[in-house]
Amino acid sequence: MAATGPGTAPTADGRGTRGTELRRHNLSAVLAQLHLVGPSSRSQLAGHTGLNRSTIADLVEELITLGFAEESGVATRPGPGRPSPIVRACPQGATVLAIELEVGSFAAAVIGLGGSVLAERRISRSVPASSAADVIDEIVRLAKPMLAPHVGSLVSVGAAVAGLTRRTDGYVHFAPNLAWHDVALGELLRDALGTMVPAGTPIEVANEADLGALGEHRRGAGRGVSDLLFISAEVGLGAGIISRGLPLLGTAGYAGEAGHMLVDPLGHPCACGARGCWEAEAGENALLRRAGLPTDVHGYDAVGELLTRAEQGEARVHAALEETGWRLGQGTGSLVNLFNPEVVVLGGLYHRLLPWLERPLQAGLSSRALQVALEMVTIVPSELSEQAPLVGAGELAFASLLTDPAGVTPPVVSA
Amino acid sequence: MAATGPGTAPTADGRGTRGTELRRHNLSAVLAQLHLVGPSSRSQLAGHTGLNRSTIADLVEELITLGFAEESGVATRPGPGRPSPIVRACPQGATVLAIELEVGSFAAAVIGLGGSVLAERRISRSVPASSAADVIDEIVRLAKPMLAPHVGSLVSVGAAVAGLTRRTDGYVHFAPNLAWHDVALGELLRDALGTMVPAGTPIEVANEADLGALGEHRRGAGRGVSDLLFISAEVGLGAGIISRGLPLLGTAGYAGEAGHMLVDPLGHPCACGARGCWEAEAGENALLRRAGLPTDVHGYDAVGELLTRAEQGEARVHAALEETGWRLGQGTGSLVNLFNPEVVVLGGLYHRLLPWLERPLQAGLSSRALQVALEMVTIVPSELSEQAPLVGAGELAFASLLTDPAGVTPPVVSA
DNA sequence: ACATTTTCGTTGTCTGTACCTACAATTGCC
DNA sequence: GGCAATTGTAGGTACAGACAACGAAAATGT
Repeated sequence: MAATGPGTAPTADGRGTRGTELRRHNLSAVLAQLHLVGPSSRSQLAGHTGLNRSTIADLVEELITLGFAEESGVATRPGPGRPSPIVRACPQGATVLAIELEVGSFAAAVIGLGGSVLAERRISRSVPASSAADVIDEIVRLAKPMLAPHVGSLVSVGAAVAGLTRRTDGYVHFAPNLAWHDVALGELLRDALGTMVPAGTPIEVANEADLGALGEHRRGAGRGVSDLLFISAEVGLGAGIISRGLPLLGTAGYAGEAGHMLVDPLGHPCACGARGCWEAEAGENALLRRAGLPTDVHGYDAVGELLTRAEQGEARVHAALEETGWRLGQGTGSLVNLFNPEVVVLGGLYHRLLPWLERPLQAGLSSRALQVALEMVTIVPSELSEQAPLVGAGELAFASLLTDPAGVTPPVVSA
Repeated sequence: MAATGPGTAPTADGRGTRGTELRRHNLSAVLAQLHLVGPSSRSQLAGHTGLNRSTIADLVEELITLGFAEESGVATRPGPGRPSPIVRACPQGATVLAIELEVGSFAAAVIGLGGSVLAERRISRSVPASSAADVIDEIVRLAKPMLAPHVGSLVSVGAAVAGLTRRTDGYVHFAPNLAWHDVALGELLRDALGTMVPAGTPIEVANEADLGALGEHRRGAGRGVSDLLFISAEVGLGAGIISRGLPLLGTAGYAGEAGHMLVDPLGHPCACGARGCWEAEAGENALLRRAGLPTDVHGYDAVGELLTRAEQGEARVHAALEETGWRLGQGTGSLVNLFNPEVVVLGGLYHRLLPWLERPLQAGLSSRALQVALEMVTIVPSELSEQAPLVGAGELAFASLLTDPAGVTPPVVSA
């Protein structure tokens, strides 16, 4: 039978490639391995990329010159042979600011090349909604002290936000649970960060679930998996999709709004204006409603209260978890049919509740997913838990550096 | 704001690239343009690929040597300047056999490089189900006389089948409407074609809707669109998805089974065993049922009867079309939320019925799709109509040649 | 303890690929 | 008819990676 090859398309874009692109691509491949896989011997780099030893030597030298890598120590391998020096990403060589704006909490972190978290702060808030300006003020206050030591190496800013976000310019169209409408978050962040970041620093904003998927794909439960689904609820319900190892974005980056697929024409009203959305049947509100808890108090505490009652054996809460898990499984089954993923990662709310949801979820999933697709999918909890979107925001910010290591202005080495 | 670049991932695979890959890629880019865009002047090739004039000259020369292209005539352009010779794909330089196996009809075609249909036959059948062996016998009998004149240039075989198909080896897991279970279609086709095709000819089998999407993307309503959805029903309902210009396959190629997403927990039973699948609410059976027509007679004629009655003004049929269009629109809305496509192409049954479905479809779509996603999507009828899967099968078969023109064994030039 | 084996970095050379420059060819316009 | 614009052609150049040969470093075996 035919080797299906890398896909069923010729070149996707039809553009030609010039010689210097080759260098960029290979430099990218090496830096990506250092960043994602971790410290590697030069021999391992050669093996993984398929490039010649001499080429690897040359590429590594360039990365060291750029300040993105360093050699230290040698690999201890079993068996005979000359040891190969270990190359590692230089965390101080390039850093990014990762930001997360959820309904219940904000977080910011400075992440170094290689994925090391150099600084991090997270704050919860009880007020369910604030103006975008206030939120940005708060997050910038949070970030300021962390940023100061790394301002010389900062290459980019990435932000995860719980709302419909246009990738091209970080415009948040609608974030029902933050009560935001038409917020130019990218611009506002740039203004608020002002001189705290070097002029011209890219600021990338994307949806929370999309970045959760990215985070789990790169550094969590989805490592090495090329087709995965990340399903997460906080107040809203969203999915992030990785296909062929790349995020599924759609035309403008709005893809993955699984929370608003129809699952029940007679279902409950949803914040989006429609009725019977998956979010309205399997999301936090639905769970709290079924459990008889107030639905106007969102977030971590409300779920904590629910968990307490569940552990106390309250029947109504058990039934609510059962029903919600079933609905979650049914919707997941629909998505499994649509995407045929290898792994489904459950994050956010579902990660916390998984012990209670797992059985009905599997039942709902089995009732819906086609046998063949079901057989090859694994449902796993998030490994990064509530950090997933933040990690993803960091990866988003690092993306341009990784695709073109030499193209990004070499950061000023702080004296 | 940051240039989002080609994506948010480093290199997707992390492999390095050697110099000769560059040549393969550029050769592929040129041949792909000749095949998909059509005859082009060398100057146009240079402009489209971004490659240098001298490089294009070299690549074109190689393609001519390989027998895949020819130069003839010159471009007549307005304005001054030396005219540029026209390069065109050589239809006889490489050919494929495209096969389509639907519930109501079979088709086979020999397609030449550039997309010209060199021979084609289609037959309808009334018997709704036959054994796989019988069907394959029939299709091979159909293909034999067409194949003979082109056996020397045949590089691949592609087949579209209305069922759950594993891409890697063309194994049809389940084709409810053909009444097939576990049919190794790829192998059976190879055996049945026997010496009619050169030994070692790749045989690729894929799902009908996936190939419909491919066909429309390459040569139909989705030309130049990088994110599109193809939704089609014959007896079953399926979707084909193109994302970033590439087919969305999932782990094993089962992706796109939109017909079996849940749309109504109280809905009708579906052939897959579940209840309330989109297919069971918006597919052919649902439409016939609502119209009061027998649901055991499938295919072209049943729909013809329905159309006749609709044109005669039968109220029940109108109501059935209204309800089905609404359901179709609702499901499409869910998919628009999930994929954020630029274009949705309606094929198969829906293409025929579109005049009757359009209004309720738009209503259902608007009721469900998020405003931002809705604003940027266009719903269009299939341009290839019932030929879409056949065209897609041809494109599937050409894919490996297009990705590596020099790697495919140069076909024997028949004397 | 020493030779052997294995692995790996280094160096210099070679090949493949695309680009660049200069020039010739062809056309349209004045 | 001359000039400008566009493009093909030919030869030289630049660049990147492969390859082969060599030496270095460590484990293994006697």
